Amino acid sequence: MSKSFKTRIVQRIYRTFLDVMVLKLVQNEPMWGYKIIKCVEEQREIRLRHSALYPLLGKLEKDGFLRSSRKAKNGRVRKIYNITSKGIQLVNAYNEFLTEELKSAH
Amino acid sequence: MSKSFKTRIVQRIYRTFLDVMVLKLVQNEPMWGYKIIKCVEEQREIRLRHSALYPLLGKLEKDGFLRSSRKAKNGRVRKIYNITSKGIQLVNAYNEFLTEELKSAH
DNA sequence: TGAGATATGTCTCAAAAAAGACATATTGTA
DNA sequence: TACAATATGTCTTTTTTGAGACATATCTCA
Repeated sequence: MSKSFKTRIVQRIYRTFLDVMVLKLVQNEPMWGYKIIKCVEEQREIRLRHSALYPLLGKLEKDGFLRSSRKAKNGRVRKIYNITSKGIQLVNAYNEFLTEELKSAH
Repeated sequence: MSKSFKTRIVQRIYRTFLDVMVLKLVQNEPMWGYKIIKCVEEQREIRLRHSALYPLLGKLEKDGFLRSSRKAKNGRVRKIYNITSKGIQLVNAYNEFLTEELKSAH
């Protein structure tokens, strides 16, 4: 049995809009990289490599979509990311686009 | 003034989901390649190269998402594409995903 | 104490995608 | 008659993306 159309669509969205997917996760709850990977791989049947995520997180922070702070937890250092107002704007633009796409679908 | 977030989202969707965008257009009204390019470039502020579209149309037909028939109009030969039931399934999967994405956005 | 999990980061090479050229033919119009 | 528009196709080169390795450090549990 081949993978369903929807599964493939989800995978393609995560490939192309990983930035937006990450922003949405972090918007819902501030998180560190490792947990983002676990969340994505658990919720969706998607492999998210840390070599793809960490550089992206760095870029999102550099571009002002995220803000990070190092927090130690049981001796382990975590880099917790929070969404910025610019990040929220991007997520909103994405949602607006989805809304319009669906409206024109009928 | 930099391009708005939404404009960029639309461009990214057309880059990655050009197959679905084409299927949606053809579903709405059977069309030939040249007209698809004109429609996309007119409706959205997007450059769609024929060197990207024609091979894609061939692949979509080969994979059973589209069916074509040559029609002569004023001596010019057009290859009119129609969506198949498999093509409709893919568009539906895309719309279902968008619906779910929006639901989980709140 | 050794293995697996947690945690973050870079770097290189291969694969995929995009840009742009190469190629051809007809029609309409200035 | 020459140029722009219509119409469809391929091919090569460049750019981008992705997979997987390289690198390091701590914690937990058997």
